[in-house]
Amino acid sequence: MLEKSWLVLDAFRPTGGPLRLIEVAERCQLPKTTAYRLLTDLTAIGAVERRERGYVLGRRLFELGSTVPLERDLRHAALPFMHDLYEATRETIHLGVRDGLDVVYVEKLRAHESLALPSRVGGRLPLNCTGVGKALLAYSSPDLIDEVLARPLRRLTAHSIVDAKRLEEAIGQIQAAGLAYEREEAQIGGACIAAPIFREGTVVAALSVSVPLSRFHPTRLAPAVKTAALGVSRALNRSTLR
Amino acid sequence: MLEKSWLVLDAFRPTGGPLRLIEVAERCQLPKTTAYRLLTDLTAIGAVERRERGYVLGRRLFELGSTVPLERDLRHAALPFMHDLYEATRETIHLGVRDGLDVVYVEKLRAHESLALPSRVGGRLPLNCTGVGKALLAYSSPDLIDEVLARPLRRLTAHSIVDAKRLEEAIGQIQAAGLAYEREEAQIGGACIAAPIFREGTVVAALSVSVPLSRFHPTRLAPAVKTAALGVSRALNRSTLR
DNA sequence: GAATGCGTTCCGTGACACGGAACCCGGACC
DNA sequence: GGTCCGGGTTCCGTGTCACGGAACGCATTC
Repeated sequence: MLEKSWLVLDAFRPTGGPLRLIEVAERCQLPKTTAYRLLTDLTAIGAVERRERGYVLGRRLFELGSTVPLERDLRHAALPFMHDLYEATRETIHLGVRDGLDVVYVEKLRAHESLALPSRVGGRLPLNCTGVGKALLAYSSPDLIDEVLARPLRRLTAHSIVDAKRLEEAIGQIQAAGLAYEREEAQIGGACIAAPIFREGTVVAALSVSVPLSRFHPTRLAPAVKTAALGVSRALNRSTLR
Repeated sequence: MLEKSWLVLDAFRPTGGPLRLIEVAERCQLPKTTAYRLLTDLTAIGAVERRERGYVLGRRLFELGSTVPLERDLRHAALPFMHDLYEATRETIHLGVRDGLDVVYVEKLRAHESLALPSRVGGRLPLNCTGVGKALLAYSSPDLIDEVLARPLRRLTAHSIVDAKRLEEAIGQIQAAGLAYEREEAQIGGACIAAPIFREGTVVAALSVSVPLSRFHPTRLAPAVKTAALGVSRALNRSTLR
């Protein structure tokens, strides 16, 4: 029951947006009677809402999701620095954390005329395909790095690093530079510089600047990203984040 | 079962954690065996996570919450304008919607040296106590205004408007000015200017600038807030928000 | 070593989740 | 009008699994 209800909620991903009863039923592989009851119950709870044409995820979910401590505290600490970085660069800024073998985006400041990146707040992408992901990976435990290298690597574009050997090299370079560079690995026409954020010596997040390839000037962007990440690390360690 | 599990999740508000088993049990008025099972199940799902000392809300909740369509689309439309406003003022910016008799904050850009405001993304405050809330209220249906006026008004500070008569006056002034002013009604030492955001003729949100009283210059802030809100309204009406 | 407080396991009972069947309703088609 | 069709809703008998009292484990405290 509990588990099935979350199956239903997951059926709404990634759009959150309107699904008919039937669609939910078949996405979840549930008999429509059951899907109906679950949706009705979830509606009563406020976890989903009815629209003229189907169901959408509900506000109560938004409220609860916003109070998840890790993400909330991290955002709180990072946002001012992300704004600074945005002002300095006027480009799209990302903040992400690692979850399993994915990066989950926690915050995103979108530039006015930015390209359509595959990232979304609350969305996940493979670690090896994005700047934030690679920065997180390069400073993760050797065990995790090994696990990622051992598995087949997913790709987002033709430029995504899907060769374990090349990824290992890239990780070495990131560790040496303290920054992760990414060119068209997540989105054709886009590039990115990312820097890790530490708390008590371990990576907890990473932030990045994403720019159209035509405006990609590493020497200008790199110091800004680095100081921003450093600022967040300091803010985190100062506060009593749990 | 389903309902009880959401009772448990709500027990974590407003902080999101960490709570001990016992605390959850008594907040929910559930026998501890039941609370234990629910927490265990929810942990398996990813909706809560274990920490050394108790349980916290889990990342899966954050991910799901981020995909709730209404809030996501509103944020998407509003963020660029909020950034503009932030740059122009370098003060804390809020975006909120109404839910029942509360304002729910959807986005918040925090200035570096801002005072500790009671607002949180995903948090709720009484409509009558904040700039965003008053702006939303003043442009709501007469029925809703009457309902708010009829009920006992909550307060956040000694300056909060808790007298129905005075609130009605304030609403009139807001409607006349197209802006809501707020001085120390939400937080001692803080003031705020808020403006409503419309979609197809009805208020759907409001945004505000919050400043320490010492820096409160209405004549400078008011036009900036107004243009930002107007910009968001226009962006909303242009897009096919559902 | 008794007591206390919290977390965990066990287990018998009964409520209620489950889902097949049947029904309703509006629209499309003839 | 009649018929069909696809989605949504209601009904209800069956069997399961959620429920929660009891009892135990295990620190910590006095």
